[in-house]
Amino acid sequence: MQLYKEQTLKIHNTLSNSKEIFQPINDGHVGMYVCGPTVYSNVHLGNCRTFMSFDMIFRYLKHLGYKVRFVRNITDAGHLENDADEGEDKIAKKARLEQIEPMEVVQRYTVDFHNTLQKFNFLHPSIEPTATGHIIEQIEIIKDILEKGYAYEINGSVYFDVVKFNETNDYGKLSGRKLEDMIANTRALTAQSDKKNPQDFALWKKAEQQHIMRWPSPWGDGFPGWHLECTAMSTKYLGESFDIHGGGMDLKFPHHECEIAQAEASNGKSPVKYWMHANMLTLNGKKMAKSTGNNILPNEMFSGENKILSKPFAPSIVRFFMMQAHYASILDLSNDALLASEKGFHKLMDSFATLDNLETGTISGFEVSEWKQKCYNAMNDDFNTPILIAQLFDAVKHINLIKEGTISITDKDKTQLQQYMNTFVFDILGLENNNSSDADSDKLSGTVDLLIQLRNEARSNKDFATSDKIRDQLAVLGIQLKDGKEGTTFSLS
RNA sequence: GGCAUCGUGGCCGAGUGGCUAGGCGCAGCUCUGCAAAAGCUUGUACAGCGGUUCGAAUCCGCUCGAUGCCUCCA
Repeated sequence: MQLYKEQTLKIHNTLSNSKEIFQPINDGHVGMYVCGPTVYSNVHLGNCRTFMSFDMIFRYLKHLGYKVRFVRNITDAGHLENDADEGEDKIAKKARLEQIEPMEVVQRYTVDFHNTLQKFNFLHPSIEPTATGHIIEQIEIIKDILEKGYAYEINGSVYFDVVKFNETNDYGKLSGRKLEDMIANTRALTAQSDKKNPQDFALWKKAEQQHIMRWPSPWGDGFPGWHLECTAMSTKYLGESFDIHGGGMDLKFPHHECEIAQAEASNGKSPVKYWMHANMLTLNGKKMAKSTGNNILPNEMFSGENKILSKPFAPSIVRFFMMQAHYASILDLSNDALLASEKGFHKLMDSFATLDNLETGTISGFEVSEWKQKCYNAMNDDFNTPILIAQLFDAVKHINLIKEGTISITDKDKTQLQQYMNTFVFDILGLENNNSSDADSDKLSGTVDLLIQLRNEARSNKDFATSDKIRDQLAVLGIQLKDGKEGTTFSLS
């Protein structure tokens, strides 16, 4: 099945700042690299949004029939607190503060990262490489860049010479900046920097005596610069030029700009055909960030243990909430918005059961194949999940109309509708219909079913005092009874 | 200060030079012993001021406001 031959996918390319028809470098194959987390603390919800956007993109590309190699790294070294010379490695700092090995920090938060993504029903990337696992590759690239004259060594560190690079290349083309402007606007002068220019960035940093994370190199013991790992790992697994590079909007400058510079300096080729940037998740209108404390952890949402939201929200609700906004738009998290998404999510999920039980007729009052193409059109237009969801709700409305007998559907159309509802909701959006039925909930539903039976007996005897007592008392306990045509069901609030 | 992005109805959130996405809420109806739940049907909008145009919320300019990046950040 090679759907991509009939569906024309367009992607907004940050490099050209326009939507372009997606044509992979190698027909039928897609290479995609996404900047992963620095594992020095628990992954927060804003991080998750970026990764979720690319999870959805990965899912859709696969659905279209592409053979996708999706690389998402783990940064476990080299990410400095700041760009000053005294900047400390984030992981080393955490290790020092907690008095544990740096690799214990890495292990702890890598596990947290994986657990969280699993709860959100993420697909695994094809390769998940680490920076520390690719020190040799990084050293090789530094040597290469030095040889070509775009870097200089000083006091055991190696810096990328941005000014030199800009003479022959365009530093700033991704983020729309001009080096002259940046130099002119340089604020405080860095006190005693080894750098020739403030815009230069570290490829290799000398490790001070007390620095615990260190590797030998031709320039002495040290550690690699943050920007370098992505160049090393993307080149190794996807080649010197590959199709899609993604990441958060906040990485556009300087991180991605530096990646382009490193790749162009070392092999003379533009590394990426389509740059994609996912936008920020805000909380109270402000960017969610670890450093400012304005953030919420996924587990705090799932458990309800936080001061921001009125109740717990399941991972699928959060995922649905995020999918209701376009990946490139800023999304603001609020209690009201989540409550609205929760109701919408349940409405969507309930329609699956309704659809399965639908009686079929000889004609269809719902153009399923036309609807299906509208869903594809939404996704083809730069992965527009909000439009896709609007189409899904159009289907939900028609499913209900069929149930009511207002319109009918043929057996063939019903089967197709079932197939594509499943495809778009579960395979592409990655949502889950969590009807957990463990032993405890079986006991609960047995108990409530008994009460429902007693209530129905009371109602048929017109003993409404008893029936209302059962209903109201259960409501107090957070169990809501729902009287429908086919009997009474219940839900937990 | 520099460079960007954005400002859509009660809330969230798409989109577009002329044909009112969608979700939640509100309202009406159906169902119900009464409710709730569920379903159906519906209003209310494009920050302000100018300009281009037969026509703009959509293009251009200005003003105001918000956010992001410029230093670590998904």
